[in-house]
Amino acid sequence: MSQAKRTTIADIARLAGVSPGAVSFALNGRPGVSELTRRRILEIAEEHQWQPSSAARALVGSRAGVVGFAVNRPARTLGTEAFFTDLIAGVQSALAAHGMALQLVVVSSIEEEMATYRRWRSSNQVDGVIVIDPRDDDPRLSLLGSLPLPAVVIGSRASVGDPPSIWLDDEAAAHALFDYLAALGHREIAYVSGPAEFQHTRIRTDVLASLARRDVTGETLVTDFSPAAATSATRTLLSRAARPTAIVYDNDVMAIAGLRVAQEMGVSVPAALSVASFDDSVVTGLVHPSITCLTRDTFSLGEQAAVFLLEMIDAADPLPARRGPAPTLTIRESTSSPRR
Amino acid sequence: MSQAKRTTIADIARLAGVSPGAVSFALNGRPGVSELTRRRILEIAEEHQWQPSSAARALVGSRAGVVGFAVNRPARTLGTEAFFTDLIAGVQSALAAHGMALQLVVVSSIEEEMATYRRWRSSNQVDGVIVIDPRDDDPRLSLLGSLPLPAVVIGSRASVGDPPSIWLDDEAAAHALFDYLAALGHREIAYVSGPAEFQHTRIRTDVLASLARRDVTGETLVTDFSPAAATSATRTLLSRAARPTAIVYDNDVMAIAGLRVAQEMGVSVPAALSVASFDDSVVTGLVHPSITCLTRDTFSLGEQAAVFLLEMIDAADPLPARRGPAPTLTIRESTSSPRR
DNA sequence: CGAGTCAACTAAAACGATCTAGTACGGTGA
DNA sequence: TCACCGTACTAGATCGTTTTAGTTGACTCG
Repeated sequence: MSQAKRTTIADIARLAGVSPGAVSFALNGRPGVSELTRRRILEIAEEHQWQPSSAARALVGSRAGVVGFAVNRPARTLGTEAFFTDLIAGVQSALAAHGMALQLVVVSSIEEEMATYRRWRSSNQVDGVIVIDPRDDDPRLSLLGSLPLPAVVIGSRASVGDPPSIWLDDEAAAHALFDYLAALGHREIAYVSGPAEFQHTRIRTDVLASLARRDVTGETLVTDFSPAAATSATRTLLSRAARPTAIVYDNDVMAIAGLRVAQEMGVSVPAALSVASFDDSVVTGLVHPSITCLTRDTFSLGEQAAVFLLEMIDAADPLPARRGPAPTLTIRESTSSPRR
Repeated sequence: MSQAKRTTIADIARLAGVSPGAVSFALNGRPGVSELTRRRILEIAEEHQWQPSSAARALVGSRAGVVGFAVNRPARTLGTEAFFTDLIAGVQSALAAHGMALQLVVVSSIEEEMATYRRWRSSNQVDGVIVIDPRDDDPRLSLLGSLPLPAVVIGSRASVGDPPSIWLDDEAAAHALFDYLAALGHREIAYVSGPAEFQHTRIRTDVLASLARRDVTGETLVTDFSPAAATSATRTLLSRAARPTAIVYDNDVMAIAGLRVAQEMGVSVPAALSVASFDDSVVTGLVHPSITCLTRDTFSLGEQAAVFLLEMIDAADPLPARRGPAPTLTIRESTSSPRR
């Protein structure tokens, strides 16, 4: 019925007629055994389906085989953020290819997040961590900079003293979208953003403001990312005498909510109003009209972050920041020149 | 700079003037120490912020503090399934409340999934697992039945010999939706389903077929859950001379894709066609027209599954199957009586 | 008063790997 | 022949916890 006892290094040592230490050397490709014995040991290990015990490894302070991801977002919203879920999927995919696992924990404050990192570090539970949503003067980053725990930050710009980052050029991306709308002839553009403490929100706001020199009036409405907030922001905008001719939303769900408001109020999209989103997802291409989006390959961003982290774990020295996949503009039905 | 050495049970034992064993007893609420010493030990542990080393615990064969979740779905689609992501969020939320972590791994076959369970079991990496998508004669379930590894199955019906399940009454749910459409007057209903090997797909197909006695003609079109497949299935259905007056989709994304096809083909929803989905998500309420859905509180399903699993881990004996949150029918704009 | 019981502890093994210090042995050069 | 070196190993400590088998000492009971 029950499984036989697990095969340990000691078993293999006995079978091969060597000491456990020698087996460990052989299995880890370390010098200290002859090529001949190494092969013999490897063969026996293979034959008896030896699997390393990650608990034992973690205990003695070497690899845990796990990458940690502490997410500081309300658990309820985790599922609705396309960015987040795609990211996890991508991370997973790269980790799985290297036989590593992902430890996911939801925390509810920055303090808790930092406590998690400390705990992980001190008990050797994870080999490295992935950090998202960097802020200005982020205490998490200083902590991770001092803790000997490999970390990759997924952010908006190359970091300097902090742990290395995979960064998306949010400024270029914001320009791609806003410049396109300006080129179409829009002169009044509204931006329905997320909370202001996120770097990417600030960058986008700044880029929009900078369009003033092209005679574009930009306005930012801050929300909490929720569809309800997007709905009410859109109602406000469309109720004005002087409506904007284009509204850009921070994510796909808000854009869809905004689109609905326009339809309810009889504002035809794209004839009377162009709509666009900074986040793509399956549904943006399926709604009617489909929504112009900045398409970021979040899945491969996750993959790249994971690969980067694995390299850092191996390297031990800090590696230089790396640029993530470039976002591209996906033009769909929801944008056009404003009617005169 | 770097953190001091971690506080171990031995440190506390020294400070309290007792042996490490006694500290272990005290910390785990086991008999063997007086109430007085227990309190003293607890106090010292608290003061020095002792944290158990999960590696050491896992090594000696007790709790790992981790719950495993092996997902056998293509990583790319993970992020797009609202069901899946909501479920994870719910599981996470309940686990976090108990200080447990979630280990998530993506596998690509049933064999790999089973190998993962064996590995987890033999190296004590997880304390229990959550299993989704049960099939008929599922080898995973027999494996988990024989492996001493607590498991909770999230499925369509109460299981018998297999590991206990949290089950959703899919039959009642399917009736709720199909009966409602029949009551509205629909006599030709199409069901765009997922792959036939899933239990819930089978159950829904059967329920629809059973409506024949109410003069309802039901037809099932099998897809792979992808929006593209839903698009083409819908085109086929709407191109017929005798169209169905209602189409029900297995999930939210497919329903949105179907809705778009109807709009493209000039079939007005709900006047000429009613549309409904077996899966709800944020967007179904935001698109125009909003889509009638069977709303299942997937988040709390995840929570309940996690709580159930934690109880099983504590109990060690198998517990009876448990009924999950009841799905409710959310009527929105996309359904109405068929026009004559 | 002695045997027996019980509570409250201790000592030490166990888990499975890694890693350091040491040893045996063959070969080399003087 | 001896000192010396490098290679290929071994022995044993180590990580932090749990757990089993004792060992005390106080108390009870006949």
